[in-house]
Amino acid sequence: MPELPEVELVRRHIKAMCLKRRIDSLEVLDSAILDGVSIEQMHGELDGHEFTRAERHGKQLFLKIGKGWMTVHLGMTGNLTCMGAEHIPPRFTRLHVHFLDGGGLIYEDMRKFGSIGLARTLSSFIEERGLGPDALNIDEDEFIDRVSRHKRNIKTVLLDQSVLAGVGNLYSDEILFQCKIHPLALSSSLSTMQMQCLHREMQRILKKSIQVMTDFDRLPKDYMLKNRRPSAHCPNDHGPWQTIKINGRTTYLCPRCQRF
DNA sequence: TTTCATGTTCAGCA
DNA sequence: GTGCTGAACATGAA
Repeated sequence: MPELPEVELVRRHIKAMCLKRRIDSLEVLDSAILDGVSIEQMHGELDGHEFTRAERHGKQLFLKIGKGWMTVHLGMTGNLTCMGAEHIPPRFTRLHVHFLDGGGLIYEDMRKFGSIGLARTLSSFIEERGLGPDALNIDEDEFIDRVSRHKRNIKTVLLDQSVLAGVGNLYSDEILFQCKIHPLALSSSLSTMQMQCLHREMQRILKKSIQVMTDFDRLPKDYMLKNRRPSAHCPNDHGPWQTIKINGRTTYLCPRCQRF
């Protein structure tokens, strides 16, 4: 489910379907997904209230409830869905917010790497977690400043949520592919033009993915994400992909387009 | 049966 | 302090 574009679509879905609906009750089916809060605290903040705003920072979601916020991170397999009264909660539902109108907000998460909690303000939460600027908001100067500060391979830096928030394993591969930069290149050694490319392509790719509703089949034909499979080929030179492990994460690249 | 998975965090080591 | 590697978390799918 979750990198910035996927989370943004969830935010829009919640905003369109879930705001201004009075909450009747809350059902926590697996308290393991609660992060730093008790079931009682969740009841105290949610019961009888309504969500009034849906915001996002990187991969993190925030639903305004009363004077505070419910925080949601989708982890690896999490999803939030608004449902009508007639719908049956899916198999891996971990939390179910029941609205007075009969419908509900469902958090499902097979692997339970996601989490739900409470926060007073967005800025306090972002600071506590050490999250960098949102990948779609960060401007070129700050991007270059923060990325070039590190002496690590560029893929690791793009994935570091404290440098900037929102880019995950799949999109980092796409960004580097579009800029023809090898994922193991040292971040501090990149030229200004390469840094500008990374910033520009990052925002272009994330926006494009949101635009096609993260349906990779609808992405332009020169995108890696359309063809990110062992059996597929680089759309530029039609040669095979190379896969390597960086920080334990599978990394796709074209060794001919992305020279080390 | 084994391997892998769009994320985050932590221990251990150089 | 900086950076890297591997493991852990929980569970289904190929």
